[in-house]
Amino acid sequence: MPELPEVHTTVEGLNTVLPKKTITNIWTDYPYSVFWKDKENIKDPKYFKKFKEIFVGAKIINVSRKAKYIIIHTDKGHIIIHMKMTGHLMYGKYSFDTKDKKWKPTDNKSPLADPFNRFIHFCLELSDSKKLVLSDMRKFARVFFTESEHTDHDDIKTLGNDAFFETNNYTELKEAVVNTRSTKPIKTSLMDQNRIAGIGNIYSDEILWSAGIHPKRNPNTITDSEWKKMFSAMKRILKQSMGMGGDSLSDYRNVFGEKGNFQNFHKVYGKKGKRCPKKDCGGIIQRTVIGGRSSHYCNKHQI
DNA sequence: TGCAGTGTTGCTTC
DNA sequence: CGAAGCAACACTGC
Repeated sequence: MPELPEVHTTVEGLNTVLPKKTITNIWTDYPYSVFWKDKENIKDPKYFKKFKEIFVGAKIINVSRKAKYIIIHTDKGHIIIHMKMTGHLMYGKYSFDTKDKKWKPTDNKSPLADPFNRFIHFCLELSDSKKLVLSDMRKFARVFFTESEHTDHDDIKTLGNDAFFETNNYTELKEAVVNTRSTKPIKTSLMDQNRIAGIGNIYSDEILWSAGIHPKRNPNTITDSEWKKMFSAMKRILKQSMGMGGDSLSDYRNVFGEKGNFQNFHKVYGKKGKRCPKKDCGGIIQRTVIGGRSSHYCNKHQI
């Protein structure tokens, strides 16, 4: 479920193990990789061949992120990974059994009991003999690469400011999200990565609950005092979740296979029919669909 | 058994 | 340009 805090947690983990290591091989059974985003088939194996030509032998400098995009910086260029819905990057947790051509957990637990090994579709082999694997059940994840500045990549350059690192006060949030030509509800606008980047379905519901704003509100009607509340809720909630290693409501794991804790602190997401946890509120959490996404809110204090 | 629902995003159509 | 709907894929749960 990677949204900003989960991607942040993944990048923190990668930075403890990847820098100064060399990529010794690259493996895939599902060639995601693309040279540039274009009209061509992104699964064309010719891109993967090119990818290997450039990056086998590359030395990793460090890892950063912009919104939900992970960027592995090397001396040959940048590898850009988006985990989408079910992607997980894990380091040193799996080895490839060349005999029966299957991925096995390195802790010797039963491969049958492992929830991720069946879905490993991409791997960077490193000079410490460990493997960085991408497990991705639904195959929505994407791996891009570029030899130029990563900020020039088509997928990165259209992103709005990062919700945590690049949004510093309520005015910046308001200016990023408000678009007078658009009537999109506030929830949809908060999740529009080209306006403000990093917020997905869970955190948009949690932020709006905390700020007392109905997810269907037209952003143009939101007052400055409400933007202030939304800004501080956004910062506080993202920081809180990063502090607990992200949200493992579904199947998120960090690069060492460990769960986060934020799923235990949801106020609204997935709480349909429950009493609103806001003190003395007495509302009931509703579920509806906004912009095609499942949305949760309190029917009393979110206006 | 069958189908709605799932954290994300891009493309097509209007 | 913008909105809506669907597509990518595979599994879970009602």
